[in-house]
Amino acid sequence: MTNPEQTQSLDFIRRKIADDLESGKYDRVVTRFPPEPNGYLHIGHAKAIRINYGIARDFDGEFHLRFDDTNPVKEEAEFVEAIKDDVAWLGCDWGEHLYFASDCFEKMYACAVTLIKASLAYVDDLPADRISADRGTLTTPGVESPFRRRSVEENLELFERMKAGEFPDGSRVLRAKIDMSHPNMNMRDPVMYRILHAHHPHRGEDWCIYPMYDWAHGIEDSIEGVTHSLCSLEFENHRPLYDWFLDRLIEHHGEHVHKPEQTEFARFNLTYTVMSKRKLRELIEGGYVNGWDDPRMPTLCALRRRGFTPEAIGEFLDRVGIAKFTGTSEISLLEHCLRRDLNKSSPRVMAVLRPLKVVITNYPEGKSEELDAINNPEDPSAGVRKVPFSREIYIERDDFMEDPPRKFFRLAPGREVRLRYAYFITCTDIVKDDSGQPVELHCTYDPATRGGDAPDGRKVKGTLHWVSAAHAIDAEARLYDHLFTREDPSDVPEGHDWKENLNPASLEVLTGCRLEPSLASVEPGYRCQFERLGYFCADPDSTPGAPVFNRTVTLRDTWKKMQKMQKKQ
RNA sequence: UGGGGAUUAGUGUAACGGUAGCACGACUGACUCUGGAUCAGUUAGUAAAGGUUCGAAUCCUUUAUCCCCAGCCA
Repeated sequence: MTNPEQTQSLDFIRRKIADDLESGKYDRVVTRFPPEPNGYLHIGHAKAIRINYGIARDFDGEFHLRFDDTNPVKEEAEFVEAIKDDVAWLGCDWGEHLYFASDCFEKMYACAVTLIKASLAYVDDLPADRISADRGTLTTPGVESPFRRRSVEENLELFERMKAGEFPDGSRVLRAKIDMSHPNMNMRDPVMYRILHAHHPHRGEDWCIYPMYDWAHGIEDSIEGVTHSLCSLEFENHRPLYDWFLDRLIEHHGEHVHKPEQTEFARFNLTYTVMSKRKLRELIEGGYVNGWDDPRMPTLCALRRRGFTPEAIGEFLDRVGIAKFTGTSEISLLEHCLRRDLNKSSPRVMAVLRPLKVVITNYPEGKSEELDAINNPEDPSAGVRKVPFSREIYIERDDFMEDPPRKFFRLAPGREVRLRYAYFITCTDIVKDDSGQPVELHCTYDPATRGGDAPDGRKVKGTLHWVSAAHAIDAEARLYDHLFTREDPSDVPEGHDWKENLNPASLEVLTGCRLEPSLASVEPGYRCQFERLGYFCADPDSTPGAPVFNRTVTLRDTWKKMQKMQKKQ
């Protein structure tokens, strides 16, 4: 943050941090991303990661990755590794700062004892439903528990026995003693500890009482030296409690207690998808998608598999910005960032998804030659490669029309087009099947146009990609489209289900695709552009000799857009 | 009839009492051996009503709409 011009348009959090630094409130910046290891991360989480990591980076601070593992019944060790993979993939480096909330359990316990001794916490024997009922409602105050006035000694002893495992699950809790008629429900004697005789993925059987989020989170932040505890808007109501716990500890806990500060920002929604864990799970369990890494999902593992780059996601998130309004970002912005990144980095290659055979009747039988193709017009250093050409080739079925409409610049009877990097060809004959569908075209070529330029200066309107039939590799392509047909999938009439908005064409699997031979042995994760079609990425389902490509995103396609417009009219 | 937040072009986000700007989208056009990319241009906004002020998106009042909160989840 040394560039003064940037201070003109800092987001509200960075501005506040800059102020805190200037006023001396804090002398450094420490942020953290605190996921609960109970599921896979999606692009919404990526925003929180990006904000926390980006701010630490911009202010030369520290970024911590901390697993908020305070609920053993919901958490699994498997998710810890998956989350680490995703955060690292995004390029957010936590360095040495990998933490587990559960490593603080001893200190949290000691802090709880402090509050009990200060008569600010008590053991409550009421059952859960009674505690819930006694909490009151949004508009009516709660009533105090009969156990609220227990002596410090009794509370100390009971809490000790809770920890020792003497009581069954649910039989008692430790609650903070605040105010049962507080207008903020979170302040009505919130539960600090519950009894859970469960195996903890990180702590094993060490504990049978587990801290609640509100109690644990501030202590974790404090212990790690977090300065700015950034979280999403729904925790705004929890901030008074966050502060209350920390302030009471500062008063009563003896040793110095560091006080971080919580600031909330808005999550975001993305058009044409859903982000809630519940809905994502429903899609999987209902078989609408094939798991958490199905490339149609908004999860990070899915986006990775589909071919998204962390750079594109990062740029998207930066452009979405930070504010306190929960809006809906357009997926077209994400796609824009993706194409921008992929355009400059992806090698170009020719692939025919829906092949139509073309026989070049005046090209010598048995002959083949190698033509020069540019690997990436956006990056001269990517060099050139050789592409084989022969008498029989495949072109895209969509690139031929027997009876073309106006503005169709591709191949048609009697029309001349360019084969990219090869020759001009002219269509002379159509071979059709019984139903009248073209199954093969006969064309002639002009040997003088080798390489794609006509020495006489004549122009063609269209350039087609192609693959030599004899040299082609067979492949599968998976074409993805938006998961839902509506911008807001939850926008359904009364009595209808949001899943009715699922896009039936969100996945189209194409087999028998023909690729140029340079793609013979690519590793899963390999990204390239199929010229004129889109960006593709080799899927882990690929096997030697049988590659599978995911379409990451199409190229912008003005011809398809024109067709759509015409259909509408 | 409780408390806490929010509201600027279609979307997201700036402007912090002094010219309402940027990006994406959409639409035109130019160029092109990818109907890609690139380039040029057009489009469109301060939720409403009052008030303070020389001057208001910004400060005040009222209204409207939306989001969050009654887990021993996070």
